[in-house]
Amino acid sequence: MRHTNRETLEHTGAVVHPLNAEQGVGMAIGKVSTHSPKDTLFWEGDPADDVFKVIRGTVCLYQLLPDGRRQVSRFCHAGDLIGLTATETYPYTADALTNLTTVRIRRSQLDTEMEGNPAVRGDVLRAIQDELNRTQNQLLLLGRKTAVERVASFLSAMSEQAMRDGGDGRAVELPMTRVDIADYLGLTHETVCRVLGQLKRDGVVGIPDPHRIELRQLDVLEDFAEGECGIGCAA
Amino acid sequence: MRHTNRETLEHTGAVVHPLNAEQGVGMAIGKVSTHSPKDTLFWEGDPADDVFKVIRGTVCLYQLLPDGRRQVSRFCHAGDLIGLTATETYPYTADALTNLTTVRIRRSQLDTEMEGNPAVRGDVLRAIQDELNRTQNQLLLLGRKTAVERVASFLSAMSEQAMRDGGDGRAVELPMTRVDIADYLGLTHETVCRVLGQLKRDGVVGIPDPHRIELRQLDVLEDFAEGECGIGCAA
DNA sequence: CGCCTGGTTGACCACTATCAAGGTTAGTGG
DNA sequence: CCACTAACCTTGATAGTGGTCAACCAGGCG
Repeated sequence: MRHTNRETLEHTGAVVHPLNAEQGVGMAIGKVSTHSPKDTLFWEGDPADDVFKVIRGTVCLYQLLPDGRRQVSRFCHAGDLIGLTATETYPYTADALTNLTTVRIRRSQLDTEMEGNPAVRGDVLRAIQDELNRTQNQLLLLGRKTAVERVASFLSAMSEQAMRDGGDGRAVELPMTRVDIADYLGLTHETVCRVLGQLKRDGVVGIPDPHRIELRQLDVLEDFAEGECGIGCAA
Repeated sequence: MRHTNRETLEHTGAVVHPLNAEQGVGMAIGKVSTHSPKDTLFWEGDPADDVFKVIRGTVCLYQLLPDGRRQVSRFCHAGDLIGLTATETYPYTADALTNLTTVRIRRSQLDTEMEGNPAVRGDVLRAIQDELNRTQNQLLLLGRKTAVERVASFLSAMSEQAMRDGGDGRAVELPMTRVDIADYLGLTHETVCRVLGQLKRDGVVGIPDPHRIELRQLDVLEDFAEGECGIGCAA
């Protein structure tokens, strides 16, 4: 078990009152579990018997190619549901990035609950539709955006997440490594570093330490993110 | 209205008995609509008041960036549901690629139907989960696969589609243009052409005409698709 | 105190995009 | 019937974005 700066981040950022995250799906039928950084909740290919609801901390979902190339499909934060799939087995691996609290819900029990409880049905349906929407936006990012646009999109999204967690959206804490970010954005960690360095030099962001980014010009980042400034726009 | 080879393709390929495609969602509550190639079913940003079920033909879903860069998120075939979203407006545009028959279902009516009919609920949930799964695989493709791997993945998927439609999976018909394919795979149409040309020269595929591909070595394509042969593997 | 993980930066290069030209086919109008 | 046009497709030459390889730094932990 590691107690590094990730531990700190987890406490200073993303404060979620347990009652909020525990409302809705899994409130009464799940079992609380905790995990340490780098723990794997489940592997791609494991029988998909459980659904997890994140209470506190961050989870990283990813797929691998045989030669080790990795694509992170999502970072999950408090309130997110993990493992909702129609397949027999999980289609991705789920790793804890921080100390993590989840509610683990038996798949079979969730199905029963959904059958009888329209509110749970609605929650689950909305969660999946929301995930699908975000994933489609990620397709646009991976298929058509430049490196700067990808990083700007990521920072904008993290800013929104920070606001949802009660922050002002100007200070963002990154529980994940540069490699995690790169594997999420379809880049290499070197490119992520270079783009962050460029944004810092341009005064768009401040980087007091590698896991803490100040968004000095959020409007500029959002323009970059939407491709508003032309391809390869450097300033 | 155009009557080009697309028209032909639509009749020779993907033969679906109407009763099959009309089973399940929308069977009783929808209204049959027809569209011609290049018709737009709806634009990104339109109020998401209808869900469409494809009965016959192919639909192309895509998002655009302000400068015109396009990402195709999905090609829809007989049986697919289009427009299931939790958002107020459609998050993508839907264009007909061929002559098209759909069942149009009022969103409000589908919601009512789902409330009272567990079978419809199950169909819709499974449809969305299936779409999410495919989309996540597409993330891996766009984020981490090479041009050859992308094209091979696409051809493999089209082969599976052809088998679902009753073919042997060795002959694939492509109702979409090279630009559509490129915008789906995150490439340019020139790169798609070059990769297809290379596969043809290597004897992996035959291309009797631009919209008809013979998959001569499906096993090789599938190995390429999964990245089994190393990056940049040319033979 | 030294190792190991993660981060940063530089030099170089390759994959794929861009730019350009020419070919093919279907539909159109003389 | 046959040029003419407009998409669409294909291939070549060149260039650029981001990848690869490498070196070095910083911090945490054994």
